[in-house]
Amino acid sequence: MSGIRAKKKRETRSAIIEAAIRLFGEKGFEGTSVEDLAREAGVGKGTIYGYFQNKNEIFLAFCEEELEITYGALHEEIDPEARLLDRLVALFMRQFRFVTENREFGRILIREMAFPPETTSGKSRELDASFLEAVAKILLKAQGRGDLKIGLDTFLAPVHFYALYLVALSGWYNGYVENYMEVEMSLRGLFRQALEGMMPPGGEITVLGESA
Amino acid sequence: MSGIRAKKKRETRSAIIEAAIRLFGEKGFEGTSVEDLAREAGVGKGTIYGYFQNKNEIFLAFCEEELEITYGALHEEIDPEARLLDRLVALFMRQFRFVTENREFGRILIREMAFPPETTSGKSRELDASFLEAVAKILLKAQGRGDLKIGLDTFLAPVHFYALYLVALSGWYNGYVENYMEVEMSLRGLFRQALEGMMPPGGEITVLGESA
DNA sequence: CAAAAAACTCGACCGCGGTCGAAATTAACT
DNA sequence: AGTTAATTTCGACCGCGGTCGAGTTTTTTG
Repeated sequence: MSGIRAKKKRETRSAIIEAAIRLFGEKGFEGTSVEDLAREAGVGKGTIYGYFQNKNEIFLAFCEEELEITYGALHEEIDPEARLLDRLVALFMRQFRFVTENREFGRILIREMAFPPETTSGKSRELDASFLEAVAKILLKAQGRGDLKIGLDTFLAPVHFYALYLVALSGWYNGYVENYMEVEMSLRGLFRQALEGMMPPGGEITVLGESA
Repeated sequence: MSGIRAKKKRETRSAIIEAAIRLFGEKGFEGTSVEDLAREAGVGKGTIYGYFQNKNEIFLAFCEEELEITYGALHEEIDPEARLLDRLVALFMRQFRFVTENREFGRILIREMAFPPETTSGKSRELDASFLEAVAKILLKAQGRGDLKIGLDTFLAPVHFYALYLVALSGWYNGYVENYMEVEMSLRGLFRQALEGMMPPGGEITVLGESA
């Protein structure tokens, strides 16, 4: 019955995460060995694997600790009077800055979140779900205002912007864009394209291409 | 002067790639150790690192071998009479199928290409550049036909579709979509959204949102 | 051709992430 | 209490990716 066990487990778990916050912050993810973490947390190396499946999961837990604070109130801090495009750019740039604050950190995070291996638990999914919600809120508000079309798919639309954000990140890690100003410009360009569409004025998507 | 050296280098290099094709195909990327590769290629382990910076680069070389054949003629094989949307979907689904044919293969490839570590050479960039070109060709043709607006940014537009493809892949690896039919549906939905835009009929993007 | 310089090869070696079973701790039962 | 069962801890151990420098082979030089 006694909760001694459960309590200790909780304590150990957070001790590991505390250690991760300290050491990842100091020496980075790859610069910190699991043994380092174990020593810092005051447990044996093997013990860590009773709490996390692998090193990446510790990293995700570490991220959660930092991210979930941010996510909830995220969309509220974006000036609600601004134009939709600006709000979206602001939201995503904020996220972008946070994620790339530490280059290595961001790369690992996005890799794990976007293309997780089978072994990773659903943690990553929860993370971007909550972010997508923030986007959805902005879009819904804009829709209420008449700034977005009515039939808009409420699931696909946030995903759409998320996709553009992803590709901007990819550009960052591929060296195509090198500073936040450039990132913001391409993000804005892409978002604008998404909002405006690519069809010619009066064009109809169901029209068959003919002229060969 | 004598090309003995250069020749041998070329031979060794391709011996390694041959070994990679054989072993990665048999036992997968993670199931194949660098020592395995070395043995199969008939060289010492250290030698491999004279030809590739790390194991992932061998993988990229392996991919190139398989991909570049595909890329060049890729867009030509897509029915040029089909509607733009269908052509794009066909092109990207083809790529999608190829990449995810082996799940692990695809994950590593896309991780390395989209979010490469600093140590990776520019190989990954060349790969998606050639793919983006294939997309651009399709778009240009459509533009010539009047199916796309004139002012379309010729760089951003292909990137836009690539982004949607990326997010579809991400959905695949996160388990949101589980078979090719679902992938194709979401891809089509996203592409359609990109083409049509999200604005209400007659809406103007420069309009300020007001109504608070 | 000889000898020095440069380029290349190799496997012992290192540190890491992750495993495993013996030891220790806690819970349950009489 | 004592005894047994269940859980948890731990570090020696394994295989891996990657490094290093001694040794080999090719190229350049005089």
